[in-house]
Amino acid sequence: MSSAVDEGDLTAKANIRNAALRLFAERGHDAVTVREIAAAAGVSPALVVHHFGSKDGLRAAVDDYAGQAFDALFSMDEHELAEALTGGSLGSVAEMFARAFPHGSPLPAYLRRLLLVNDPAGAALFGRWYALTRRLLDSMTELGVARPAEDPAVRAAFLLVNDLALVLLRNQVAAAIGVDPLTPEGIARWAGEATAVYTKGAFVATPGQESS
Amino acid sequence: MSSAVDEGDLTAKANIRNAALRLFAERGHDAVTVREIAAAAGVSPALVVHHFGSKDGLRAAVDDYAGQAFDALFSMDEHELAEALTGGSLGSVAEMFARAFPHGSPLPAYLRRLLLVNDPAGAALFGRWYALTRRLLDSMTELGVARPAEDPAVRAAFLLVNDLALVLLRNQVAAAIGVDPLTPEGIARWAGEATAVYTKGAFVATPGQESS
DNA sequence: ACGACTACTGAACAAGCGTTTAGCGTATTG
DNA sequence: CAATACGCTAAACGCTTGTTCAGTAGTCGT
Repeated sequence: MSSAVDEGDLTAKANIRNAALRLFAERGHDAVTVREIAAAAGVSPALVVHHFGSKDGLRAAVDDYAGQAFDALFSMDEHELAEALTGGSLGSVAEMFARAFPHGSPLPAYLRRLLLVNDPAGAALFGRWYALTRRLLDSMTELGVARPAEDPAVRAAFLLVNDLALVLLRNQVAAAIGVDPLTPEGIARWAGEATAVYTKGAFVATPGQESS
Repeated sequence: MSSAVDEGDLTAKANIRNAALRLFAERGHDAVTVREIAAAAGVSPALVVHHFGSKDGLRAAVDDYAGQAFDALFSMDEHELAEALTGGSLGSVAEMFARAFPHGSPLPAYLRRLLLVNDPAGAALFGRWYALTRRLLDSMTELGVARPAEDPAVRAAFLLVNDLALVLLRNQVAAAIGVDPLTPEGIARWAGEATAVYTKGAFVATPGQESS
């Protein structure tokens, strides 16, 4: 009777939202049916509509919930990161991500969907993070921690995109290097190489090579 | 009657495949109906099934077609790249991509779908590219063009993933920096910063900072 | 005690889906 | 000149989808 995973003692509405979040993250919005979500939450399909108006309403609620979770992650770290970077190990979006979300959380996968389906929610999220990255990079340059960039707008995008790529291609990376890069061991190995490349470079400059 | 875009004088089968490729790339497999594909190709829905057996058969054919296009891109460049890197500007996957596919080609977007939907075709593609990247990086290290990595497996993944990220997040990057990074101007700006970071580094090493 | 309200369900609905079927016209083949 | 095969279509089939409807059980304020 109860094939559902009752997450603690949450309300049915919260259970539906959580089930939808996980299923949407795993398989995409279109591939998941209202009946599946209802079954995963242990309720009837009609209750889903009763609480959220429609499947699109549920989708919007999930987008909102996930967006809040992501923003909370970064707003709490704006000061923290500012000193983390002047101090010891330089943090990355991917590192923060892995640390903030416990293993098995559907949120990284949901972020992937948000950024890949070209919906406004994903675009807005990226825009906010890009602005944050630019601000951070400017501060770091002033502090002398970051080398000045010839094209700051592109450099900020370059660094942000590189970090997000790890989240987006997590599964493929895991298959390639044999470790899930969003687990503690994976983070350590990844951060090691990222730090090395970002401080010492990866290639040797060849003569007569300039950006054209 | 002919709302279709007859691409030259191709056969109806090829027209269907091309229409499906474009629609799949734009909106994802599940969000596109057989009727839409048929309408885009200017044929009846039944003909789609007649030629490809089923919608999944069409999807497999499109996957195959796109996979061949991607592999051709890289197999033709294995030698070419080997000398390109020892010589002048160091190429990137994204650069090759942008140069190989004319503006407006659906293939970059289709690659995005392949890599983000966790289907075997995308995983296989990534695996092949990862192997290629590792080989290339080893050669470059031997030649003294690349700095030796402490963790070569991770470094290869890091560099590959960073390149792919530009393709995956193309739209968001375009919105952020104001230029589509897969156009000639965009490539130039992006390559400039990428080269700078990869040769000179982006951050200044701080004392007592080591991986882990 | 009683109506009102909320959480919730089983059954059904119309619409859209992928697919099937029967058949059209036009070639190619013996 | 029949016969077979191919490219192609209109119409319909069965199924699944999101959603609606009518109604049940429990709770709350009066």
